[in-house]
Amino acid sequence: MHRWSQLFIPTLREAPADAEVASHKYLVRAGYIRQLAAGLYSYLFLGQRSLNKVMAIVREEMDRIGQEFYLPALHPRELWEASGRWTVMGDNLFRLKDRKGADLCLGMTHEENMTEIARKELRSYKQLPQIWYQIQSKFRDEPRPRSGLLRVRQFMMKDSYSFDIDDAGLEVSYRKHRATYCRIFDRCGLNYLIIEAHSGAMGGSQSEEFMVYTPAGEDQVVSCASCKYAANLEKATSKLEAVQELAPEGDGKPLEVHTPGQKTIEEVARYLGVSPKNKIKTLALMIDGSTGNGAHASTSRGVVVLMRGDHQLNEAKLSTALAGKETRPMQEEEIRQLFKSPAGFLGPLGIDWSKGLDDVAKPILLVDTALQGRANLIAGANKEDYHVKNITPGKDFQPTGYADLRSVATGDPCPNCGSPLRMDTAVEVGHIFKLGYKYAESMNARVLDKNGKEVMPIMGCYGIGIERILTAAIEQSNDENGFWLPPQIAPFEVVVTATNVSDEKIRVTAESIAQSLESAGYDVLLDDRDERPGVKFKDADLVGIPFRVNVGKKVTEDRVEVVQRSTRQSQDVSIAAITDYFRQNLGPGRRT
RNA sequence: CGGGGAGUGGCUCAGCCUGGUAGAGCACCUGGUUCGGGACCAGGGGGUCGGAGGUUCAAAUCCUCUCUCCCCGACCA
Repeated sequence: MHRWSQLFIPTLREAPADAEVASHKYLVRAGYIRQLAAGLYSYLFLGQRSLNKVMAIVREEMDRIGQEFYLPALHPRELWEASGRWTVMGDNLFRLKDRKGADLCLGMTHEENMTEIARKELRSYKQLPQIWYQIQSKFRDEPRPRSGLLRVRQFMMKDSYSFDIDDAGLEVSYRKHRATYCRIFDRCGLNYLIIEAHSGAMGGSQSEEFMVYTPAGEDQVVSCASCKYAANLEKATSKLEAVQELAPEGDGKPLEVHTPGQKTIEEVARYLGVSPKNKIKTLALMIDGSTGNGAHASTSRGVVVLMRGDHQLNEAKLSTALAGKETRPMQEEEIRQLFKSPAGFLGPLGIDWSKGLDDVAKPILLVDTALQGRANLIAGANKEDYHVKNITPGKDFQPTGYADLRSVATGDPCPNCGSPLRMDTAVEVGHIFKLGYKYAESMNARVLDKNGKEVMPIMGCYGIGIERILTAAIEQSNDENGFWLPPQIAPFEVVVTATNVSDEKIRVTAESIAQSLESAGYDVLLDDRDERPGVKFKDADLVGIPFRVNVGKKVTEDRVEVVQRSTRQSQDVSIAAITDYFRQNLGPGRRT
C-alpha cells in the first residue's frame, strides 16, 4: 500500500519559470520529473511509475510479434564507421574516448548494432523473418532540446528491427508493426493518427508516423477532413488546379520585356498585368562545400530552384531532391559571380545547367513539378530591369531535373478528393519505416536463399518514444488545475483522500477502502497526510490520477465520494459498493 | 549555429536604471488554534546575488570576459 505521507511527491504550487508547454509545467509541478541540464531529466517516483506502465504495455504488445533484446548504449567507433554514420551523424552523435584513447559513441539508435548481430548470426533464409526489439536509452546531442520531455538528449525508445528475405516479407513485418503500434497507442489512451512521412535522404522506402495533435508539437500535419489523407508537411502534396496559360507573344520565342525597378513576383506580375501563377519564382541557393579532409571534401555548388510564382519552397523536399544536401540562400555577390545576373532578375535562360547531381562542375537547376508542362511563363532575364516572356520549361531551357518541391498551404485541394486541406501541429510518438538494404549493404549482411544464392536480408526499423507517450497524454488532457492520465498509464489509478486524518473514523475508513481496492487489483495511493483537505484536493487534481475517492464526513452514513478527474463529476458511493464501482468503471483490477 | 530573453534562500519574483547593512510571497522547522478546495497566530532556520576579472572608500547594482538555462529558426522518437 502506497501512503502519500511516506512518499516523495514534491508538488509545486507554481510552474518553473522556464517551462512553456503544459506537459512540461505539469510534469514538474506534479513531481514527476526534475531537470538536470538542458535536455536531461531525472524521473522521480510518479514519473518513473507512469513510464513503467507505458513500457509494460509496449513490451506486452511487442512480445506478440517480436523478441526483446537489450543492446549496449556505448558503441565502438568501428561499428558506426561500418555503416558510414560515424561521419554522417556529425554533431548529433555523442562521442567519447576510453582510457586507451579508442573512440566510442553513445547510441542514437541501434541499426548498426542489430545489423551487426544479423550479419554475424543469420546464415539462411530459414532463419527469417526475425523481429528484434529493445527498450533502451538513446542519446542525441540535439542542437536545441526543448519543451520539457518533448525533445531531449537522453530518452527511452522502443526500437525494433525486422529482417526478411524479400519485399513481401518486409511488407508483412511492417504490417505487423503497424497493427501493434495501433494497439499500443490505443491501450495508452492516445488520440493519434497515422500519416505518410517524409522518408529522409534515403528516399524511396515507405514510412509512416504516428502523431498526436497538440499545439506543443514540432511537426506540421496536413490532413483532409473528407477523406483519410494525412501527411507530414515534408511529404504532403495537393492537387493542382489548371492555370490559364498566357498566349504566346510575337513569334513565340523568348521575348525580353523592360520591367524597370520591378523585382518581386508581385511587382512584376502587376506591372505586366499577369497572375503570379504565370510567373516563375527563381530561388538561388548554395550548397556549402564540406571542409572535411580528403575523400569527403567537396566544393560549394550553386542550386537554382524554379517554383510557380505563388508557391512556397519546402526545404525538406529540396533536401531530399538533393540527396540530403543542405542549402542556404545565395548572396547577391555570389549570384552576380556565378550567373552574371543582378539579384532579383535571375532566370533560367542562357545558363549551362548540370545534367545530373553528379555533374559537379555546373550549377544545378531544379524545377518544381508544378511547372512541368507549363508554357509561356515569365522569368528574370539575368539583366537589370528586364524579364523574359514566352518561356516554356524543357523547350527554352533544360533543367537538371524536376521534383516536387512545393509546400502545401492550408486550404489547398486534397490530392485524393479535392477538399480543402488543413494543417495542424502534432507530436510524433512513433515511426515505422521500411529501411530496405541500406544497412545490410553497408555492413555486408548476407543470407543464403532457397537456391543457395547469397542475398541481402531486407530490413525495417520501427521506433516509439516512450516519454512522448506520457507527454502527449498530458498535452491531450489538462486544465488549469493539472492533468489526468488514462488509467492504463497513470502512476496510480485511484487516490483515496482522507479529508481529515485526525478524525479517527475517516482515517480508518480511508485506510480500509484503499486496502480493499488494492486487494481487488487496483493501483491505489492513500493520501494519509496530515494536511488540510484543500491541499489534498489540489494535489490530487494536479498529479494525473484519474479517480479520487474522498473519504470525509459522510463516512458516518457509510458513503464516500468518487470523483472522476477528467469530467470532475462526483458521485456518492456506498462504502460496501466501492470495489464494484471501480470494476464497472475501470474493469477488473489488473493485478488480480 | 544565427536571433531574442533570463540567472538574487527550495519555488515564484522585487531590488539593478540613480553603487552605501539582501527583501517579499510560498515552501521548510517549533508551539498553538484549525480541518471539504492551496488556513491562521507567534517564534525560527536558510542566500559567496551563476562564475572570473576590473572600476570604486564601497558592487546584486557600473564595465569586460565567461558559464548555464529558456524561447524563435535548420534536425528527429
